[in-house]
Amino acid sequence: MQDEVAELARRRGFLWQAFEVYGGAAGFYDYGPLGALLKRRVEAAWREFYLREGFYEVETPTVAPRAVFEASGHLESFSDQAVVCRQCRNFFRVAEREEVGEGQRCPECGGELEDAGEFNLMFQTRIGVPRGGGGRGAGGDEKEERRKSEGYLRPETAQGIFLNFPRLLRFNRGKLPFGAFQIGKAYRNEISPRKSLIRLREFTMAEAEVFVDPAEKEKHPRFAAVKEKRLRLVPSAEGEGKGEEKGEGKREGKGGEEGEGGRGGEEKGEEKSVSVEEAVRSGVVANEFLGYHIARVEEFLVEGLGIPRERLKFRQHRGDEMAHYATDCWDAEFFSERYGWMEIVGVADRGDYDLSAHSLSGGGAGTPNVIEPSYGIDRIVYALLESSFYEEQVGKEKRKVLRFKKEVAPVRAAVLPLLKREELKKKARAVFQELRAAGMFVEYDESGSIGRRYRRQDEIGTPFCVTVDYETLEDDTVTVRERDTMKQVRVVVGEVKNVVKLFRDF
RNA sequence: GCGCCGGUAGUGUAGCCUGGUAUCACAGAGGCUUGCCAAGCCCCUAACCCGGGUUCAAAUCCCGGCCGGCGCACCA
Repeated sequence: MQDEVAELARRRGFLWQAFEVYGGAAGFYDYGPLGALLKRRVEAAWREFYLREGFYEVETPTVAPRAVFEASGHLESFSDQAVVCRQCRNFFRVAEREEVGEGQRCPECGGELEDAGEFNLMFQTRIGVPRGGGGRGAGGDEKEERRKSEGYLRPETAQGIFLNFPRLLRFNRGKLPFGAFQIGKAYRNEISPRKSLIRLREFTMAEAEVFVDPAEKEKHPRFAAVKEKRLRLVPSAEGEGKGEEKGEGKREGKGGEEGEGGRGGEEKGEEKSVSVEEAVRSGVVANEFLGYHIARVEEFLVEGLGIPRERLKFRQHRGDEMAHYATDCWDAEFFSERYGWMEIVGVADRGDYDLSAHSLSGGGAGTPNVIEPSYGIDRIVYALLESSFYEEQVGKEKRKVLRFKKEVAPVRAAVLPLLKREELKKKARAVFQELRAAGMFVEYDESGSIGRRYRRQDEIGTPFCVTVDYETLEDDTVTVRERDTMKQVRVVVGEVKNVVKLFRDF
């Protein structure tokens, strides 16, 4: 069933395997013409959403010098060798210098260990040419030089914002809280990228970093706007909420525990549907800031993009699955019929981890904390494709339709002459030009029968079809056909732009 | 990364076991027809993942690679 979405996405130019002419490479996709439109619409909606929140956008490099990730903890967190136990399949990191001998035994069950390879999720590169050309046989100084020229592709967009914290604080005239966001590419050299857009090696993230005085986390100035909102929450089983002491211990304790326990919410805490206010008051969600942003995430996904509310829930990370920088984290998970529950957004409380790590407390009293809604744009695009896809019986035919919310639909409308007669084509082209001139991205299509063209537009999720017939030539009205209901209304050409409203109530 | 299975026009497939360069459908281009939901007719375009081996001959058999699916592991 879901493979049909993938098939449609390929056939209609949403999503293509990248580098196909050279045999492909796992974990990379090309967005075709419609996919790129869809993705841009998601990004645009996201940008607008956080601008309305009062945040400013920044853009920072995708490559950064080694020192950045030394400080951020990313280098340490995943550049070790790894071994896996043949018996119990437990996964262990081996400190860099230690022997990864086949002879060593599994500390859990005593089984034989096998080399699981380099565990390094960051792509390494070089920035400029190191003195000595990076050649071998370099002496101590040259080694140092080379180390300095080492660069990595960022595994998250966030670091670029943290590094600018002092400047951003000045930009905001010294006042907390404030937020900054960024949309951009991030890179992780995944061991086995799989599942369509869900695990990519290059992907687009949209991250907002909210800086707040830790003393003010309990009170969000606009909390009232979200407090009634009901959320489907799955708290982690291990005791309610706050991971206050986790921050420190995390950096060392990355031993063998890592590999245990399934992902995707197996070990469930109890799922509950509560208002944001109740969640915060009862301590299920640690503070108002976190609660506020969780609520906003849901609002964006549901009201902004049209992801069905019943296919979303928020699941809290267990201590052992949290990133090294997080003290608390709630994932927005989307239910995929194909892949099960999957993370599409993470809302993390990063505490003061990052600003402290970079020694950028900003000079004020205490180090600000960071609340971070972090969106996986590609995963959201996948969620939209899957949840919008419907197949229905219409007469003897099956109709495939992508029911995108009209705000994200790649093509806004199609203008079609009822028949391929010159006078109709001429008028239809004029209507088409008019809509284009009005700034709507519309298509024109005169090939085949009218029914065929309607279905073609259904498949790519175009919300409206504007049809020019003989009546148009007399009174300048057209029919506007709505995608989901297939109903039509007659509209004066000049009104087509506003027709959207006519269909809102269907 | 490991194991199992797979890779044929744009898409979905037949052929593979039993070697002799390929079936069908849909889609697409053009034409005829067509007064509102994938109608019909004509014509055209279009494929054996890559490399090596066996053979007179490889889509077909063997090996390797790449990619995909599933399971395990991993997903900071």
